Amino acid sequence: MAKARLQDVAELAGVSMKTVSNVVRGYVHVRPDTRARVQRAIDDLSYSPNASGRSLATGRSGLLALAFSDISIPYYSELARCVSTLARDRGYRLLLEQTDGTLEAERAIVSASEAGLVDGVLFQPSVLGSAEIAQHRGDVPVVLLGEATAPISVDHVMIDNVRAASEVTQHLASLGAKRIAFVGHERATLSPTSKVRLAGYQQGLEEAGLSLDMDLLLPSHAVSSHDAARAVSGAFDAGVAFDGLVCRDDLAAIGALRALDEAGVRVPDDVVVSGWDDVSMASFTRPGLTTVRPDLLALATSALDMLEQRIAGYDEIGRHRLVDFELVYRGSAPERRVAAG
Amino acid sequence: MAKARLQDVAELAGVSMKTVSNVVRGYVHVRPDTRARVQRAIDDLSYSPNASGRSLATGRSGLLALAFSDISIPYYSELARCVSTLARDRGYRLLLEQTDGTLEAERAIVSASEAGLVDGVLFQPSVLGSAEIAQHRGDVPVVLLGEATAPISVDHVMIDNVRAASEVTQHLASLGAKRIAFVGHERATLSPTSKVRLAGYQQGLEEAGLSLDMDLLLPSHAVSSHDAARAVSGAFDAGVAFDGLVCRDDLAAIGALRALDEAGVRVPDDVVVSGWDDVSMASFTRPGLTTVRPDLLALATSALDMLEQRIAGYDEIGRHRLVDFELVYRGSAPERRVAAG
DNA sequence: GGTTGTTTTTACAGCGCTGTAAAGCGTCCG
DNA sequence: CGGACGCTTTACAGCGCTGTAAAAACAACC
Repeated sequence: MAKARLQDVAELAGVSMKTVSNVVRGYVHVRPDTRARVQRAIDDLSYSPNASGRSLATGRSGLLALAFSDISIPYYSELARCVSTLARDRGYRLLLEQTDGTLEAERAIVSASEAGLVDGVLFQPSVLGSAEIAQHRGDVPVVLLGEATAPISVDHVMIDNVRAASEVTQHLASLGAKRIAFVGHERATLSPTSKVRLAGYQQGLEEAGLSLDMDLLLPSHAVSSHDAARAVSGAFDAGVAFDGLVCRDDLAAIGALRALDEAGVRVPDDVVVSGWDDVSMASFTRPGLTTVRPDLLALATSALDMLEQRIAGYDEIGRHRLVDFELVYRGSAPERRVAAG
Repeated sequence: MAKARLQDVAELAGVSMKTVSNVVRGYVHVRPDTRARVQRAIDDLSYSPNASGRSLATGRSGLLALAFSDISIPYYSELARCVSTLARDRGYRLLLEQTDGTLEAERAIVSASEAGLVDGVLFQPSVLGSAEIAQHRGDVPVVLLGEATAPISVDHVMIDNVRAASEVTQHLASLGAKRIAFVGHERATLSPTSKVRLAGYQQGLEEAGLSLDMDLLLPSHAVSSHDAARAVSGAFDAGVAFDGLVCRDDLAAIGALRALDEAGVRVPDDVVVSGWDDVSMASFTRPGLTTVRPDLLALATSALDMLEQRIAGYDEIGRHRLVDFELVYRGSAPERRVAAG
């Protein structure tokens, strides 16, 4: 009984298929009595429209892909929540694509091996270079999220990472930190994210009148608290002295806090620490985490706006937008230096 | 140039559409030279198959829906990662459906307002009762995840929550806790999750020879660290004495740890604490969180197995499977009581 | 009553693909 | 050399829906 088709409804109601279609889709010019009759037939047959048929006929699926490396990373899951909610308001559902940060999977995202599935793609690349992104098949609209260097041809939204990193670095310096380390970038090839944040870190050091010390770059194996903790305790064991930590992301910062705690270092008294993303956990570390909070809502809104325009046919050069961020001050690097306890 | 169809490829290669289709899908019985010719045509036109057309013709979309309340809750995002990875190995992609724990959205999940979009649904209900789930339209196979009381007609996987809660409660008791509170269930109507865990908590108390004290039930407004922290500090302020906390989930436990820390209570010396889920953050709290770790891989595998069988036509009564869990011991309630510091 | 204009309904093609059934073709064997 | 068999390929219908264009029904007006 599950298989009622438009045709079946039409026959039962004694109208044409198209009229049923019109009723289903809420078309205005249907006489009330016709509409009622059709509706009854729909209910009787418990008809539900077939998405494949519809999308084949219309060329639209109502699906957007959301692609990034790993949904279990809190920043991405919070981003996904935000995008998913906003997308639903606009009548779209989300297809989740995890790339695990592999080149292969990221290539697959932009090469659109399958047409007609999604109407558009929101993509935060981790490793794919702008050159490869640029030659993506124009079949399906793409908007890029995040720090990757985007080709001019493609829409792109991010926050001003360099400025944010510079500001947060200067903030740590303003609290008296002289030897500020950077934690959590990749050991070998830098991700675009690490690259821009490191650039801002360096700029912030300069503005604060501090010099860059390569010993204070503490790379981590992966984006995880675990590896960041190892990096920090490793530096500690190696006798590297520091009194400030700019962490690549909150996950790294959480690992760093843990490592510092185990080493008996007090935060913020001995070392001040900052994170990045303001994931929900950042307010539950002890002390709370001072962090860069991107305006996620603006990011997602802007991205969806541009994507919808592309879907609607907009076909100009790529737009590159910056959205706001703010520094959130918590105990790990308070707004004003508290008297040391 | 984006719009090559099967027909176009067929013409260019001088074969029938069906042969092109066979090549695309890797059908075995195609002569090598034919295959090569077709492949060249595919490349020349940079043809990519249209998913809507295919799924209309085959009745399969290769999509599964994964539905739960909120992807930004770490347990769900870790579950999503796991399911997504396993699903991809089986040739499926994931559609993300957030219900926000609303009745309306959960109804929409099981009522299948749209047919043909997904081949199956994995659904962890938060509020929908088994009665309503039972009368779901049989159009699309559903497998239930988690603690909700599932109708016998529908497949279901979970861990033995009652036993797990009982064990963890007994563990806290074995560490000497006499007044063990439960933190993080809903204030008004209990979610199925809270219900079974509370039941296990009560059972665990009994087995440990402790009695249930209603004052030691500390409900929280929402599933969040924030509200759990408020519940705990509220109890504290109200003069409720406790020396153990069984938390409904890790998020609650993280909030509880924070509240205890602010109140100057030492963990595990003064109060022992347990969480639930073993989210990745659970090993980065200080102290680390003793918690119930469900075998996520087994859960997801089992769920996908059953779903695939349903998709393949299996049509018997619902299967109800339990997967393993284990207690992970960390500092918040160590395996053996350490000498008080 | 005829004319014009508007609203409502319809027939039909076709979106892009695959399943079916059957035809074509080459090979092997008696 | 004919027939049987297995491998390849094809024609065609149809999956369920919507856009188009045009017909039908109705309303308004002279």
